Amino acid sequence: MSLLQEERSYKDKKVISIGTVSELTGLSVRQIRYYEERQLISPERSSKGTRKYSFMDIERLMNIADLREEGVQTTEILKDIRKREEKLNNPAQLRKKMLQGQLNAHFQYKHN
Amino acid sequence: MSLLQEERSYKDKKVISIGTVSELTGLSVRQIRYYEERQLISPERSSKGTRKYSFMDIERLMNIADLREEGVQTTEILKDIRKREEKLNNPAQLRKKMLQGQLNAHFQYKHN
DNA sequence: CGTGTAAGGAATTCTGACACG
DNA sequence: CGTGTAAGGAATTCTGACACG
Repeated sequence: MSLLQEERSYKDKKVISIGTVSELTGLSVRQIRYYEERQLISPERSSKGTRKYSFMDIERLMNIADLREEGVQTTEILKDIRKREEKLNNPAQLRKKMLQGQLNAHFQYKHN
Repeated sequence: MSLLQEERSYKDKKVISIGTVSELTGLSVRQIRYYEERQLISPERSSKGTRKYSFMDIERLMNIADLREEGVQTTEILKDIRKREEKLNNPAQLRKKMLQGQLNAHFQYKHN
């Protein structure tokens, strides 16, 4: 596994509990749960039912917080998110991602 | 900030609570606290005093678990860790790290 | 619509200590 | 030495609901 792939898994791994997310984002626990209800984020659940978030979720929440401050409603934010994810999976973007992966593999091999 | 540096911050950021670390490593909470007492790991404390670990800590704990299974004592493991960290900070390694950083910055700029 | 709060219960975490070996 | 456990207390998290607006 290349270094970059390994690092990416850190970003996506859901291991952070809601209190820590609250500290990191400045959002209240209530707000974080509400944004989940509106499907703006989807934490996992631990074996005992507590919510677990990733760094990716935290970034998304900070983005959400900014938009909310501008007065954007959660419904609109949801649309924005869907749009961005669509864009991220179009063919041109996928080609860029593959190229980046190859470059990284190459240079990790040569210099690490 | 380059992608690689950003990812690294995920690996080092102390945000995971001890119960999650226990699940992820298979070690008991008691064991994890004991390894801290022996200075094999150094979690941070949240505002309310709970321990917070990074992905880096988790990797180290898995390494520790392997060595303990082989019967290696914590004192020996501590020496191993000190040795490895020394090696990681010698001049040759630092040069490699800087080169890798430059390569990443270059290719992130060109292709992302 | 978005967020605060009180309610009741369950699970977590902390420390210092005793046990075993 | 390394780890389990019971003890007591403090803080966390969960859900469903009422409040305000």
